[in-house]
Amino acid sequence: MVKSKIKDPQLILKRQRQICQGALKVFRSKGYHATSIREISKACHISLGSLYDYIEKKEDILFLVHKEILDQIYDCLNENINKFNDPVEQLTNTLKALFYLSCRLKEEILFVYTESKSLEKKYLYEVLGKEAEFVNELETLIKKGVKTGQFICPNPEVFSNIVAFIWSIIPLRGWNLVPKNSEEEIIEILTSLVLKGLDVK
Amino acid sequence: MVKSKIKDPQLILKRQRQICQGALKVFRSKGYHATSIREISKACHISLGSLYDYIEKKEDILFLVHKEILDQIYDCLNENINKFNDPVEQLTNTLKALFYLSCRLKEEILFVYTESKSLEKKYLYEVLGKEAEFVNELETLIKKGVKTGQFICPNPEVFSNIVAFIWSIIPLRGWNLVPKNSEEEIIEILTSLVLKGLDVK
Amino acid sequence: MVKSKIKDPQLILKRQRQICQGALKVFRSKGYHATSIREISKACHISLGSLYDYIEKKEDILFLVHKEILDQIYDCLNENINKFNDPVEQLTNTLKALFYLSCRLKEEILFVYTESKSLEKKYLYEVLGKEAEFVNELETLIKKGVKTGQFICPNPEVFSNIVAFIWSIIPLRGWNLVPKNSEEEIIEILTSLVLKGLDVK
Amino acid sequence: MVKSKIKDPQLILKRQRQICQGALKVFRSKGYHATSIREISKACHISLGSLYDYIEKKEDILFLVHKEILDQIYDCLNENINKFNDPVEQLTNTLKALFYLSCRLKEEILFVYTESKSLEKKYLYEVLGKEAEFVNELETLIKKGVKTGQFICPNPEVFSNIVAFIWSIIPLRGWNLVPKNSEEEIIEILTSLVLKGLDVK
DNA sequence: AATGAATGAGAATTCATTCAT
DNA sequence: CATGAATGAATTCTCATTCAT
Repeated sequence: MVKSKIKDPQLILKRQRQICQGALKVFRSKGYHATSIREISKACHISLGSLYDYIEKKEDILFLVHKEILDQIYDCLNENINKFNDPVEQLTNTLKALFYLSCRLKEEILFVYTESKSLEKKYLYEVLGKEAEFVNELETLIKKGVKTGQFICPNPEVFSNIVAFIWSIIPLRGWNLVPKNSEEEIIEILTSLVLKGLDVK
Repeated sequence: MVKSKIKDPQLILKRQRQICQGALKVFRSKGYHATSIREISKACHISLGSLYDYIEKKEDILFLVHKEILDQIYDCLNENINKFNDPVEQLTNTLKALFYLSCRLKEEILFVYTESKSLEKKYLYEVLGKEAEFVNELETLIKKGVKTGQFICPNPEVFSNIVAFIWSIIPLRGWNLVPKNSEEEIIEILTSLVLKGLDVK
Repeated sequence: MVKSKIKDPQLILKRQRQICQGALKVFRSKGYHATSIREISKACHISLGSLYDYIEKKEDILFLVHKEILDQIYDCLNENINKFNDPVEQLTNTLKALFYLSCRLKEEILFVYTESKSLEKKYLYEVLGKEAEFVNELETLIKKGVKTGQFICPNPEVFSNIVAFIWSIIPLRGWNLVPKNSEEEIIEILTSLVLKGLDVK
Repeated sequence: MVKSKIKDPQLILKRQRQICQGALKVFRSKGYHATSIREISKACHISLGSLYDYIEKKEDILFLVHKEILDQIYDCLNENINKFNDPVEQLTNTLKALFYLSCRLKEEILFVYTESKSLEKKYLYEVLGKEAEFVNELETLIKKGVKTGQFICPNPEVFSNIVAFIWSIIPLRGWNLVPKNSEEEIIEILTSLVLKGLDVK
């Protein structure tokens, strides 16, 4: 996806991961726009010239970071969604796993939310597509529960979007919540809200 | 809050509003960082030199725009929260008014979410404080409903935060929802979710 | 032709002439590509930032310099071509005036020849168009002499091009000629060659 | 002339020719300055590292290309100048051969004219010396014709320079000529002009 | 109060050249 | 001999801010 002048594909992967990690470190504190390529170069211990052997332009780094973060999220979803067979257990378990992840990746998820608008179209579509997939998996799960009669949900498409959105509350609004409430407590309340929304007894 | 070299306070207000409106126009399409002061100057029809008579630095404009948007939101809240006496009616009515507002101010609210991180501390605290007030009003309302026994809610503080967050779903994730579902339908589902979360029959 | 951010058109003209002169000074010794914008900025005593208020990109300077030089050449042509009525006198006088100019503008003309390839299309066409006009005026003059029977010339179009080309010999190959022969002598020989080519007795 | 790290002189020659041909291909379309070493490396199918085993710096390539082109020109001159014994035939034949060559090497000759200024002194002198030799051979030929009484020419040195210059008209100004006139016709007119200049009946 | 010309620090990006393998 | 990854100085251009009028 991101073009590189280097021939060795293994090296490309290694260095792009290195760039990602360095970039994320500085992006977290200053945001994408306020971070200069020089700072990224220092943070990932790759010289300015070499950096440009692995990317074409600054925006490529933004995309690499997005991809890295989104991959972690989808991996979490996929690892957990099929651990159980019963829809209620399946949803509860997946939600909790995702919520715990959102606590761990607070800053990363906040970053994705606030900076994805700076991606060029090509990359933005890629990212939005990935998000849509994420929502789709939740939708499929909800529909399954509706079929078994365990969920009541007149519009699973909208509802799965709402769930996906609620999932990001801790990264996006944690500053007003977490200082006074434990993350576990919040996760409990959020999970229960979703289940109530599906009329699970 | 924003320092100005001009003496006439009436003029300051007039010009700062003018700046706000011009700035918002360009911010919407290009974001804060990608917009130059020159562009803002043109968009608000105030010369570059004069602009700096009413602000000290670019960030001041970011704050002015934030304030403008937040004021509209709180005005909406305050206008609607006391139209009824019954907590359920009060909440339902307020939520719907706010949801409709969020549809009208989609881009503005998205802007506040994605750009507030660029505010300097002084301004950021001001903005976060305003948001906390917003949540507080919702919390007070929920507590009142709990007292009358109409709401069941073990942690009104967290729940009011959740409600405030859900309120912003259309600006933040509308791209995946609105093309296929009407805003009215979504608002209906969201309102019902909140009421279910409070165990309102 | 060259876009400027400055409003006062008088000032634009003044500064663009200032840029031209400074640029030419450095271009002469280092060529266009090897000269940095910073050097131009210093040579014309305009700060880097201001420079970019009067041009959009480096190439604009190249075009401005081209225009300045070409204008001098056409002014010379136009001032001299109509001083006489007899075609032979007309041609002789114009040629000599032009040759003397080519001696005065040796470096400038060399510059136009070697650097016009670096102009972007839009500008290149403008420059080539101007050159074509120059040749056209010579062609018209030759045709007039052919009509009066004073010149014999089967293909005035090609011949006028040849004359226009011969005109540039001193700037382009002077290094091998001028050290050993006086410019006057060379001009005499060149003029006589052209007249012989037209079978003028 | 151009220093190389490699010992085998045969290989040096082979590779330098390879470099020349690749370089010329890209120089033609982008010019010397705008062409990067990387592009040259790709065009001649020699890795970046190896390239620097056969040259010391970018300018060396510029010189190699110059030499390659100039050699072709002198080869043409030398092959043709002694095919006849009569000065008029000798000159006519040589001129035509050279003109046909100038049509074939349009871009190469233009390149030499516009880029030789970028050569460092050492190389520039080498190139100018070669050109002077070229002119000298023409001068000798003209002097011979003057001696036999077939040419009238008061200053053969200047005249031979003029002839050498006229020779390059098609590469340098062909854009304004060739679209409308055939190359043969132009060559005929040019040859006739030179002969008229020497008062050949 | 208003204007807009001037400034220079700093941004992203390129590229000739080196050097370890 | 050959390869190609690594380097960092230098380049063009932008832009927030100041200041003379």
